[in-house]
Amino acid sequence: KPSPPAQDEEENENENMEEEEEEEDDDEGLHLAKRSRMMLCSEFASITNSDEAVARSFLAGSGWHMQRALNAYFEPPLEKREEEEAADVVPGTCIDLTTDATTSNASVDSADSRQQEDESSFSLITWNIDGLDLGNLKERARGVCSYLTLYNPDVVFLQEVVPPYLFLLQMRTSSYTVIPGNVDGYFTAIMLKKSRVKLLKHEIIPFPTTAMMRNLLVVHVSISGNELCLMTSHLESTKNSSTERMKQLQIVLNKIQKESESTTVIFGGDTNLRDNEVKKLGDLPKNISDIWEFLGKPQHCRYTWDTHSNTNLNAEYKCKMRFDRIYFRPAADGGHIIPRSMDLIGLEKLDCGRFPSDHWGLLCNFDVIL
Amino acid sequence: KPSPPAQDEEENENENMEEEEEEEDDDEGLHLAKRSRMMLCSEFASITNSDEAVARSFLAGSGWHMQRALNAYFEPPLEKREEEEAADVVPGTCIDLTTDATTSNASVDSADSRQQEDESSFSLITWNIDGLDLGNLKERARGVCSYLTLYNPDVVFLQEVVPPYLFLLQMRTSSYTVIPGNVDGYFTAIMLKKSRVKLLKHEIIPFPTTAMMRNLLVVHVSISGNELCLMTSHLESTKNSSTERMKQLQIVLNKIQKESESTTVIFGGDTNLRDNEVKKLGDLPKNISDIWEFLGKPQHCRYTWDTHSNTNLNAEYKCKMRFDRIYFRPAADGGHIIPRSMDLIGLEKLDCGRFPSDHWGLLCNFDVIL
DNA sequence: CCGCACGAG
DNA sequence: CCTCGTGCG
Ligand SMILES: [Mg+2]
Ligand SMILES: [Mg+2]
Repeated sequence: KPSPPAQDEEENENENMEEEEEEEDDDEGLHLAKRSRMMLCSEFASITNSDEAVARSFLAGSGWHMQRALNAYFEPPLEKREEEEAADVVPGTCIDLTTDATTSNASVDSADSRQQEDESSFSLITWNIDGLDLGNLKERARGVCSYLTLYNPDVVFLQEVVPPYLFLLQMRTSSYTVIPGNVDGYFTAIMLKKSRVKLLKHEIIPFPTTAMMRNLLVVHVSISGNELCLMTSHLESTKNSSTERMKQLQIVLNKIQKESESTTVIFGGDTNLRDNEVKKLGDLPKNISDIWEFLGKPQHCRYTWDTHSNTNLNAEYKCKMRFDRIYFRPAADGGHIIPRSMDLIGLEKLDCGRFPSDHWGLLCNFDVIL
Repeated sequence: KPSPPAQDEEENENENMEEEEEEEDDDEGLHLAKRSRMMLCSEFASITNSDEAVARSFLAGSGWHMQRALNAYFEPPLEKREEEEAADVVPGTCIDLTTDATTSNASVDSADSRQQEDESSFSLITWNIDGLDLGNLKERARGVCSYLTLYNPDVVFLQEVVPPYLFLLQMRTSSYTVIPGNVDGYFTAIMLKKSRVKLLKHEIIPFPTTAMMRNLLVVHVSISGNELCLMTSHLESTKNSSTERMKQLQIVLNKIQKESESTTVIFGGDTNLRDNEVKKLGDLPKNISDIWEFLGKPQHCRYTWDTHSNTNLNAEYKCKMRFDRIYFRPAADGGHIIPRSMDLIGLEKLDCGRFPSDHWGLLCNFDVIL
């Protein structure tokens, strides 16, 4: 049931509070402060049944006061507002965000981007929507929904979804079946367009050593007569977790290889991968391709996380990474589904002056050979 | 002319001084403090003609007060003591440390370790003697000299020698010719047993981008009629300097390959290498072998730096690394000089309760085919 | 959710 | 001269 604490000005206030506390301590104040942060995180994680990353996020956002952090976690303001708003609409009604007066989509040119509803192509979006950043989260979620309506993809992979965000998604995109990868904390979700994608079964593969509650979400579907296995994940974050992330990637690759040869497998998500990590694992198996590489490494959609173009993090440093990736394992008889193009989405600022997420989304189109 | 500031209790005092200063600063005190440390290091290094690592060591040990750090640098207590002591002995006299009453060598069993003085073998020691740690440095240096007397190697490679240590070496081991790799700061040295090794020429190869004043010291010698090229270095320290270290290793390997085919080349030293760094450079050329690997990776002499067995650093953490390595390139006609055995030395605590260095030394024996 | 510098253990 | 956590830009 969490949604993280507000950012911006509050961070400075938190720092001040922290310093005040430390000044009250004796010589070893710094030691104690550092140790107690770890202790607080453990305690918070066990109370909320969440993980280190969530605990740190809420505690840091509450000046490392346990009670304030717990209040923030168990009383998420976004969810409340969404619930109130939901009470005003007829349950089950599909709200089209493109007609929502509160949504800014004027700057998005929808004339030539809307996908054809034909059987000869298939489209997929993967997007880490940064649900852990509470700032303008509702407006940002509406922005994401606008892009979904605009591009009308057959399948959507989301990462860093939090419960209130999931609730909003389910309210506003009822033409999709939403399969979440977990019930609390933050998690992934797969959205399947009801009119075209038939869900056969789904499974959740745990990452046994994750410190961040990450897992692999798998759905088996059929679409236009093709059998597909779709997978998403949010692999362990940060450079320091390289070893754990590589273990997780190996689990993903093993799972892909275990799928029936008659099935096309598509994995997409926020991999947090660095190229050298893939190389250390001996590169991808021959039959699995990184679609961005398969398409000739198109530069326009290389970096999916870029603090230069994307100001959501207010970062003074400049850094860009290709964190979000899509892998493709063709069915053994080959040729039924072929990657055709890839583009970044979410590049427009919303009315609040922020982007929908600190990640760009990836839109990928495939040709379907009938 | 340096020797670093005292460790232990003084470090805590320094922390206190530092905190006082920062409390006097305004909001940006921490920013200024961090920037000024870099500036202070640059200034210190340029005044003393030393490098960043030495500058940081002295400045941190003097509470980041420039004048105190410069005083500590230019008035090393060890050197003074050594000079006074040297005045009591007849210049040029060889002092045999094994008969020195102040030296603890009772625990070293010299019965079966003393090398045969024959033409059919050749022995070499490489050892980072940690001259940057001033604590008990004189006693530790005597300990090193005891080991040299005990094993009586034909060649010695030393790293982290500081001027007063060099002075002591020259006083106490006059049966060796000592060729230092630099004149100030800390540096490598090659010692050649006068009775057996004839120095032909020596050269110093700079590492153009080192931030730690590192270089490659090369001597050409003849020994029992064999032409040898001997090289030592102390490659850039710390995991973070991996890139620079790999550049330096490449320079070393290039230099080895450029030597005449009729010459046997032996490189030894504190490489600070991680195995994956060697692999990244495409492993060693086929004709160059890592002697430890050549001998079948004997586990008893694998780790030359080990904070579990070696307590000199007072480190609570446990970590062991194979930093010190010996490479061997046979002469083209082959078979004249063959590595036979390798052992760790310096494993005994001295009277002060510390080891001669935080590194173990490596003793390597070769068969000489006449 | 970057890279670097720093201090603690 | 290790690893980790932290704070900064
Ligand atoms: Mg994120
Ligand atoms: Mg050292």
